[in-house]
Amino acid sequence: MPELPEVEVVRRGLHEHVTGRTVASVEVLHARAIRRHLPGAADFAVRLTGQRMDAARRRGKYLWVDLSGGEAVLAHLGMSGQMLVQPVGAPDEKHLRVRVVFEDDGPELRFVDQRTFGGLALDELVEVDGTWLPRQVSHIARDPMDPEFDADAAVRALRSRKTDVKRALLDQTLVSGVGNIYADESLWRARLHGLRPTAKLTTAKTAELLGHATQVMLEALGQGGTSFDALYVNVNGQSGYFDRSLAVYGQEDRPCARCGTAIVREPFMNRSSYSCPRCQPRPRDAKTVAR
DNA sequence: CTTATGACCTGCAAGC
DNA sequence: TGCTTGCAGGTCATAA
Repeated sequence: MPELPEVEVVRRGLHEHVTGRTVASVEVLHARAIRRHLPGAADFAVRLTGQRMDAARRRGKYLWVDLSGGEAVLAHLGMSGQMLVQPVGAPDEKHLRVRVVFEDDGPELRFVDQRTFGGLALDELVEVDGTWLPRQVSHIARDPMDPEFDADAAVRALRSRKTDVKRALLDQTLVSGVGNIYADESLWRARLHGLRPTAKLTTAKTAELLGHATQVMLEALGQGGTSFDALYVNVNGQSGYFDRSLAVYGQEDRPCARCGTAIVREPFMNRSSYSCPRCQPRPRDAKTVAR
């Protein structure tokens, strides 16, 4: 569910609310939420307890909080994960998976996740290309908000992938942070159909597309992210409102803002792609999708 | 090595 | 009303 802007909103909230606080206790209510912490729930709770939380960081859709002991607590929100800062004693959310209580008796940190695709883990930091990252994040490419993001290198990586442009854009090892919403929005801005093969895109067009992806994510961040329902919220439970600014995602049958043609939805990898059939013509050799 | 395809979950809305 | 089907912001292991 959450893409770079939504995860960044959560990161900022965490940075504000947990930095400098020491963990008093940890409760894991659903084992699947810490499945990427291989030593298990008990180990997760014991090792996190007593640690002070420092800076909250992010790469792509992963976020983590540095711990005083030198490790980090890593989080991925998956499709439906939330990090909430809630007063002690507030009623448990239906899908509460992990609770972190602090020594200062202030608000607790809760990981809530309906679909359990997300999760938390304790991970060691490793240095990759001059940046310290949790080991589980070491394969994720820099995202466009990273000060050391190399746009030229990212364009080269995208073009070298032998696939369709939307698949490349969603590949987190080439450029991170872009998901289904912002992929469709940037393809619309670039007037490209997602099934266009990367091999036939010029360097300039690919750079333009990447620029649109960066821009649309910045705009979404300025609006607090995109949410269609209560599944995406910031640490205080509030929704962003970039959904009002979406040009194509979820806009089936509504008129294209550029040409008025009805936006179409097409199946894509067990999900959907939205595009303007006039501004973003399908490549002729694209396989027609059944159903 | 690269690339494509399901599997992993719960809940909601639409259609019959 | 109740059942079934399809769909949802993502990633990963596995297969080819």
